[in-house]
Amino acid sequence: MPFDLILNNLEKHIHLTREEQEIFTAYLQPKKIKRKQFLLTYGEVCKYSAFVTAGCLRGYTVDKSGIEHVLNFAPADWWIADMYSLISQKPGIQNIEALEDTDVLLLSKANQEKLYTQIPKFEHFFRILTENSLVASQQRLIDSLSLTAEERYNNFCKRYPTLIDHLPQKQIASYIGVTPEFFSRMKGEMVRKR
Amino acid sequence: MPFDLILNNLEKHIHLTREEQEIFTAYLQPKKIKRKQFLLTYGEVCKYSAFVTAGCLRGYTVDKSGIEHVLNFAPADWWIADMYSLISQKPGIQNIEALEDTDVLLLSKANQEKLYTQIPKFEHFFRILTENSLVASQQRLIDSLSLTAEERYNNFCKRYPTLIDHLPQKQIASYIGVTPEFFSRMKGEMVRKR
DNA sequence: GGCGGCACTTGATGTAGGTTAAGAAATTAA
DNA sequence: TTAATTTCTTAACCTACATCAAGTGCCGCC
Repeated sequence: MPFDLILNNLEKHIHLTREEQEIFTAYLQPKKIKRKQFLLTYGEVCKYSAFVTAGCLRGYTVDKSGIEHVLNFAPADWWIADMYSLISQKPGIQNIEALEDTDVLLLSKANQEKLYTQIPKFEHFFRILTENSLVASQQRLIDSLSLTAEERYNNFCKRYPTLIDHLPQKQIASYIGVTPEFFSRMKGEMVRKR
Repeated sequence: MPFDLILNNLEKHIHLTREEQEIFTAYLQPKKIKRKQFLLTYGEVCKYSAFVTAGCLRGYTVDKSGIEHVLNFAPADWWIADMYSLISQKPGIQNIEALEDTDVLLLSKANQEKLYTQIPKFEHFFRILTENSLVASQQRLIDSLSLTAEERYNNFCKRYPTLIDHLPQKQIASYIGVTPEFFSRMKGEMVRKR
């Protein structure tokens, strides 16, 4: 069943009847994104929340000197969107790109809002999802203010153990907020230490 | 009316009937916090969302070398809590302190959850509130990754014009993520430039 | 099967911001 | 009002990380 993963994901916080499941899945729009293709690019208005069923996406911004900053990775079973743009419906600041061939289910903003009124449980679900994102985002801010690059890397390894091996290490460098060169050196030093 | 401010705050996103307003305000617990007193301290479980009606609070963490990092300021008309602890009901990581004599209205987690089921509009309200916090938090992360201290200071001035004058500048330094010494030097250089 | 490009490494040098310290100015307390 | 604290400034020196540059390994592609 193509919807098993997403229905299970919902089930973590809310319980749906058969009927509600059908209403929900009817709103979803499957889409395939090839490696290096984009789900969303800078300046576009974000019209969908995306749920990854296979593969992996990355959301990132590009600063004015051209450096990319990875905001989040979204492997299977994760939601992703440019929240700023999705909420405000203004041109967004994120690029969302596939790191490998990826399958997503799209839920349009309009459909998402229909769900809120039709099935209030969805408002509950997305409130909790957003709360968890907020806590993660705050924690990452705290980490970036108070930890060294090496400590941030160790945290990353703990939090995303599955991602580490099959992610080019310049992506990890970008996520923890250092250059690929420094990251490479740092890894070397970490090995030498133990 | 002591509840005018908070009812107006709600009105930005949801409309309540007289009756609903009364149910809501009955759940609130007014509290006064003297300057330098704490609403919450590190290691405590956060049991309330707080709405500031007068004065100003700051939420901050202390890292392992004893440096304070301001996560947010909450002047009048703002909500504040240690979201990590409030959600998980585990010991928190934030201190929330009054920068001046401050009045808050406390909404306990239990009452907040009662509101969600009694008056679903509250789930809507807090979802939106949380979404906005998430966007702000993400933007701050992006800023801390891609802007210089000077640019972050300029952003701060734009976003919190009212706070600047009546906030000790070491608090601003902590918020933008530099030492008070560097902040002082930077300000000097900024004046010299123009 | 060779080659064009990308990911990674390594080295030399540069810089934003930190640390330490000590004095001046401003607030608070009494 | 004065004493006590806290905040702010200035200066010399330090460090984590960036930048630039050159070289190596590797994988996909005509």
